[in-house]
Amino acid sequence: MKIDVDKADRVTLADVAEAAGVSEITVSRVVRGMANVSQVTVSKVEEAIARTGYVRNRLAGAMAGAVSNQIAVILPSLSNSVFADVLDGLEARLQSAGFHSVLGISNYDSDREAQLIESLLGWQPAGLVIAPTLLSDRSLRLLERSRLPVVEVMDIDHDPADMVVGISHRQAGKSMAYYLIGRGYRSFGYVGHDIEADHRAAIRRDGFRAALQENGLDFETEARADAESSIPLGRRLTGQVLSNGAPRLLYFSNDDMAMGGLFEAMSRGLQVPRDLALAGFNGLQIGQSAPVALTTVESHRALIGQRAAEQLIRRFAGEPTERRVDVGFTLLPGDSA
Amino acid sequence: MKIDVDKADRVTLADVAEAAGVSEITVSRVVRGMANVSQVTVSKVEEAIARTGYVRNRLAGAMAGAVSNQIAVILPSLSNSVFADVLDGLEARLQSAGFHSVLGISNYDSDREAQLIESLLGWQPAGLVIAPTLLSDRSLRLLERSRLPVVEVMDIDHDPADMVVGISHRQAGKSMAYYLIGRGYRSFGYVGHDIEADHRAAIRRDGFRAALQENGLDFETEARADAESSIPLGRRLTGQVLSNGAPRLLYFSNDDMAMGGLFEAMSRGLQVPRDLALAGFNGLQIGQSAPVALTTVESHRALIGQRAAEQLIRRFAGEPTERRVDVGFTLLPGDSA
DNA sequence: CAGATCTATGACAGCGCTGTCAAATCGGCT
DNA sequence: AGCCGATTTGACAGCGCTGTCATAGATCTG
Repeated sequence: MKIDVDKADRVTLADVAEAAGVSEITVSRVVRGMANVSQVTVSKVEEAIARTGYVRNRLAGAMAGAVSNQIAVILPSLSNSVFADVLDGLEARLQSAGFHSVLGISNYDSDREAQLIESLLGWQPAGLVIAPTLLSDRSLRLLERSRLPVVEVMDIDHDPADMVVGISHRQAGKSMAYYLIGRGYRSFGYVGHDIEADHRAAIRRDGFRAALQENGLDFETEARADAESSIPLGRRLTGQVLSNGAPRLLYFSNDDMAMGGLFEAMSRGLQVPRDLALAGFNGLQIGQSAPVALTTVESHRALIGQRAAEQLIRRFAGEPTERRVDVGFTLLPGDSA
Repeated sequence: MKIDVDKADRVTLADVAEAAGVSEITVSRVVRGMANVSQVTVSKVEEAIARTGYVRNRLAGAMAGAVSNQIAVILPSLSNSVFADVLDGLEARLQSAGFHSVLGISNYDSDREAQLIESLLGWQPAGLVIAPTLLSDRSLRLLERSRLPVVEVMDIDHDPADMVVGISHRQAGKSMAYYLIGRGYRSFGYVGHDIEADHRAAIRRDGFRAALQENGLDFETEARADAESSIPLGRRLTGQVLSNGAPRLLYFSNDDMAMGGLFEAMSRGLQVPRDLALAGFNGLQIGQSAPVALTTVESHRALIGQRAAEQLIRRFAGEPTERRVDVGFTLLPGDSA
């Protein structure tokens, strides 16, 4: 004879059904809010649910054929607020449509990324959103096999496996360069973080540089480090550049780095943009509220998350989706260049 | 006769078992890395897995009695980098122990929070981490019934349902006040965001004020708004305060707000701390890299996440856990006060 | 070398739910 | 009164996996 210690008080559909004097399937229908149940029955069941303290077991539900409402989300990092913003926008939309995200952080490591994909796929999510570091062939095959809707987010400069939502980082880089050249700047330097890992930063830099070269110009100096972007790093590298006779304008890999640059300039008593001009990328709040508003490109990160969620939701509803959604960027002129 | 269009190529344990010429349970053992399988069999099975492209179905696994490796995580917001940091630390530890987090964002809304708890509980997670806004009775009952390990994070100024990891925000407020009084300040003002929603900010303020009162002092002015904390808000409110003859030192509800204050002061050409002194809370990188380093309290957010994860992992391993983990805070003197 | 002890493998039931299809009930209408 | 379609309810099987217990070899012991 067995004693089910644990099971003793785990309330199941069957318990509720018994308490309400109806069948399991009827309770199931009530729980799922299906239409074809009479009002009387609904209230009987709801009462029974309240009385027994039943909590729906979605595991069993998802297994029994209904779809999961989980969305796998894979991001390279969260300490960079950029991805937190995307996640925020994504969550907001997903949540209001009744979905949850299951999170994985790859730390810009493509092996980790592959592992995460496989592991998260094991939860049979309804869809997947990924800000890819580098999708391996194996990962791509897994994704394809899974037949899941997949939204790649952030940059749309490549061909997606399924759908992609973001902006063209190449264009973002170019636009900034055109703008600055239009403002009369002719002497440029680049200050960046680890753009091996963060390939989107590399694409922006390449775009910026391409625009310079179209005008017979190029970076006069480049300062880079193999570390994640941060304000202190921006400060340090800017300090280095300044010691060697800086160019007129510094293009930073992103706003964090640029804020570091701005702070370094201020600390040295330099006037921005008179003595040194700065440009960043992302349109972070911090840059816009600084004493000298940062010249940058707003990347609409939360919007990217929202649009990604919408694509998924639309796909689930059987509505048509777009292969490539360009949310567009906005050049924020600011006062730093 | 039925045609299973979808199922046709969904690979299951049974498929792998057949391909490898062993039983399902043996494959299951290999997949789970259990010890009691011979080397020969393991390699046969691994080969079959690779050949068939099998992906483990954790839904079914979790259902069949093995525990889930999902941890439900409920946070009030992600746009505030503080919670992103906690999540980052949490994820890092959880991931390395083979867990995933399922995320819910409550937006500081306690009804939303209750809904999320119930909904996430439906996935039968192995544990739950929550930065509570306000746990309703119903939620508490649900949590208790679930018998899940629950870690509340952020502030340890209350009695937890199960475990709590964080710091005493009351002490953090008091410590800052003592420090500033020790530095000779006697004239104080408070600048804060919506502390109805963010009760931890309210606790810090109360602690600060209590310390002032112990010394026969109090806030001379208070500026508050019913909005989430942000740099622009800090700037705006500081501007208001400055127009009315400011106190010697402004205590801000957090570093975002304080950075706004710092920027406003700089814009007005004020010398910090000579003309106006500022103190914040959190120890954000931005404040530490600013031209005038912010006087603040480092709240070790990522560490809170890590410790929370550790408590859970320990609980799963049957090791003893602490009801209350105080990760402690660090006063960062800075140059702004 | 019989019996005891491990080790490796498998059969079977069941986790809690939902899809499918069938049955029962209820009016409405001729 | 009798029949039809619509509405409401239920029986049953099975999703893919793992816990439990049983079995077949392999190894050891005196």
